[in-house]
Amino acid sequence: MAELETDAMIEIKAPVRVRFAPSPTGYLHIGGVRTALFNWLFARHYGGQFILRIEDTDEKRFVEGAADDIMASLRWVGIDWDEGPDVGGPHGPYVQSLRQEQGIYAPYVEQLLAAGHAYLSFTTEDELAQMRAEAEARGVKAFRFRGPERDWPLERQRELAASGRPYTVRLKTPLTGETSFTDLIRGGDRITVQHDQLQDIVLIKSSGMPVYHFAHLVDDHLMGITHVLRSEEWVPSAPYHVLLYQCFGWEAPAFAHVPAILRSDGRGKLSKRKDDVATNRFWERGYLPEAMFNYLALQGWSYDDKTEIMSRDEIVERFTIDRVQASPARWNPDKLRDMNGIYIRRLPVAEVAERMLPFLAKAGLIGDPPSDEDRAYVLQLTPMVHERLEELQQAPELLEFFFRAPQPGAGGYDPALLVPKKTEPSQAHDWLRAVHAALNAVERWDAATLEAALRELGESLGVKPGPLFGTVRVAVSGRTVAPPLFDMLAALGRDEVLARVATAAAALE
RNA sequence: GCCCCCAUAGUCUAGCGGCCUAGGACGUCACCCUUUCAAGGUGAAGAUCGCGGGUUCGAAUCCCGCUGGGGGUACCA
Repeated sequence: MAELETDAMIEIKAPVRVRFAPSPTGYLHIGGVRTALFNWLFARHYGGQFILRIEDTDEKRFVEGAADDIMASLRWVGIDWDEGPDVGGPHGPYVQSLRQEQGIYAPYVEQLLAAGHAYLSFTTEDELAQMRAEAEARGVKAFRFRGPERDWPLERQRELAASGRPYTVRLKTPLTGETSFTDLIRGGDRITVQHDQLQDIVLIKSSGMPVYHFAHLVDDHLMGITHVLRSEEWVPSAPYHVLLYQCFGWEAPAFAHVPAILRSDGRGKLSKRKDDVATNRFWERGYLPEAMFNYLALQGWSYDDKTEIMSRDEIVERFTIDRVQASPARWNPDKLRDMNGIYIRRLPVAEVAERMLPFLAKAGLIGDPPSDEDRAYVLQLTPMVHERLEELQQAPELLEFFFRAPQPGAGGYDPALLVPKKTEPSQAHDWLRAVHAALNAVERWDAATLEAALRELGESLGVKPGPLFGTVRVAVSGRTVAPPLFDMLAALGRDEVLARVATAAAALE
């Protein structure tokens, strides 16, 4: 099934294996989900595998429970993985700290050391910081650290290490020449970096823990990763990775640096300070995972000049790397909202009702868990708010008055709202009395009958439907903006409606 | 500072040398529908395709420079 697909100079060799490798330092922000999604789409489109790997080599920033939270976020939008920490796989474990414990990285460090591609560096963090500060004070344009030990014989490095001096392992980067690589998204042009711009990066910290640059690369190789799709912030460090592959004598995977997502307001990358981007916040607010999936797919990728609403399957079928663009996307909450509304409207009524339940329960409008009567009532109300919903969290606000009678006056609605323009309060009062009588006399309590009755009443009173219905709307809902009046009356029931109309009339006396 | 990447309306994006008097969407505004609000429909405003040079019969599309934006510059990922 693995076909060779050729799109605009881009050849994808199957079978592909890609991965998403988050570090558990907190919740997964929505940009991370987008990067994971692109990897997932790429794998699914080409019939390959998608692997999840937890990169927890930063002991300082590790957050307990973050990995579970990240996995929950991914699952929420519908991203699953073929191999990963929880599901296992032939290349496990899929957590780097565990891999470190098993000694997986050690031989590769030795390999580099033995080949003279890396060395033990005894310069401490503090010393380095001081050197940087001094260099800056002297006006050095760019401080590129290369440890003096890079030229020592390995035995001398090892002797010093054996004496108990703490050390890191650094990559011995070439001093001259250049390294270049191609990026699938940046149109085949090679990205080139001069070696004098590099420095001897740390591969293994003094704690013995590997650093990202080293661990991810060894793991990618061991796990057979064929394509690395990652955020564009990694472009500058890609030369180090290319160099490392060369040092190991391994074939490097193809790189595709996906565009960053920029903040909706102002400048810069998406950040939790300026944007509400914690993934779990979106389900709290009532975003549908299918809408999020669709929106996120469009952050940096497009299908054509007009198609935006696409199903999961359609996106998988259409997703190709040549249609991922190089320029950054910008987070657009309005667009997401709009799209969520579209997805909500496409849902069957019963489904919307079901999805609103938790929000109504949380607001205390129905039981938690909801009773059968609660469910039935919500189902009855749903058509009235269905197309008015852009976020499920709006449901309680929109439906509140169905569960709690609005009260005129302090703490409730302003009785003045009952009085249309160019109308005296006494007139509105009389209308309400007449409405009360008319509704009381209605034989069948359904929307059509109620509408006929009130239209007739309006004619006999010589009042236009607009003002009359407006007054009734406020009396019944406590607000000027509400779902269609007669559906509301029908759902509320005769007793409740009569009571509210009477209360409103009394408020105008 | 240095290095790298990017550049079509307020925003997202189509466009890969002639089909572009630049298409679609969000947002904005108007009208229609209408008991309010939505939804839906119709339409409008909004881009000298960042600027300046080239290449070409012809450039939003290719090249160079500039400017602007973003990213990187950690014993973080």
